[in-house]
Amino acid sequence: MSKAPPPKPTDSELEILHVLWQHGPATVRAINDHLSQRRQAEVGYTTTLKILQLMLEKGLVRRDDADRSHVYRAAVREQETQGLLLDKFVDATFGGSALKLVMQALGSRQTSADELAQIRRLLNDIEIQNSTPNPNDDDRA
Amino acid sequence: MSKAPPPKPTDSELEILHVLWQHGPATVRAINDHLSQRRQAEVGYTTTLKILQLMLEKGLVRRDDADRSHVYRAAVREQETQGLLLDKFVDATFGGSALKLVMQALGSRQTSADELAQIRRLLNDIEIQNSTPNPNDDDRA
DNA sequence: TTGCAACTACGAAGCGTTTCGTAATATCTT
DNA sequence: AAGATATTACGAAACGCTTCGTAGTTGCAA
Repeated sequence: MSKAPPPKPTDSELEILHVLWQHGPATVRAINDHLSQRRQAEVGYTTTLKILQLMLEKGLVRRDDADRSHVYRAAVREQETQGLLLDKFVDATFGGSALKLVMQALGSRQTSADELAQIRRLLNDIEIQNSTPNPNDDDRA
Repeated sequence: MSKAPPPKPTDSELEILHVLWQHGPATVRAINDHLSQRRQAEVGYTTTLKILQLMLEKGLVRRDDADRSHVYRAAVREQETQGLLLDKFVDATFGGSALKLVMQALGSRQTSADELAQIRRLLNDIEIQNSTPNPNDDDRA
């Protein structure tokens, strides 16, 4: 039995996670300042506080309440969270086909030569990995 | 002044759009049957009806109410809708970087050799297009 | 023609998310 | 010490989405 994994963050929660991923642990005040800057309008302080409290219950963040101003930090990793959200999105929007998603992302969009080169490099890596399987794969958990 | 474009469909609405895109115009009964088959549980008939009525108001579908059983059809194109949703998703989850999205989609996922080849072909097309711009681009709508 | 079955329209409840007001508490300043 | 300021906790309102019950209507069959 393992503990329930953190649920999919909502849009607001994701926005806060971005701040925490980018700037590291922060107080409600600091997070709220970042959010207000990102958006058009000012964000209510207690709104940010409330969301953080809910995120704490959900296990999306942890907090250090040693000081009066509690310090929050992300409890989920950026890549894992993005991967989770991506899975749901691919299922809902592209019927589970990651290929369609990639085609759409690259096709109907301005992509720089540099970015294309990066993708090519990634494709090469993947194909090498596929054609020369690691004989020690059995050891992996 | 142009009419307001159809808004971003919700999850349920998107599910219905998938049915319409795949099978063409259909009655509420037919759509509801498809949905019930897709999901675990049975979907209430009036639930599907209600969502379709809301979609009609939003301009996501049109309907032919000549017969007693109204026939609904998609009023938005699949690619455009997916593109719209993709844009929002990239902004919210990957900070607007389509590259990060593609890397994540290809990186942490099992992708077949055939799919990789298709992506390579697409990359080639894009690069050709970038290096030899069509002088008649102005003619395009 | 009468009654049953299917369909549409509509209202409302339930739920999660977001937002904010208010009260209680702690810290700082003078 | 007293008052001002910042912070936390909590409740609730507002909103959108989803679901369903019910009423009214239409068509079909016996």
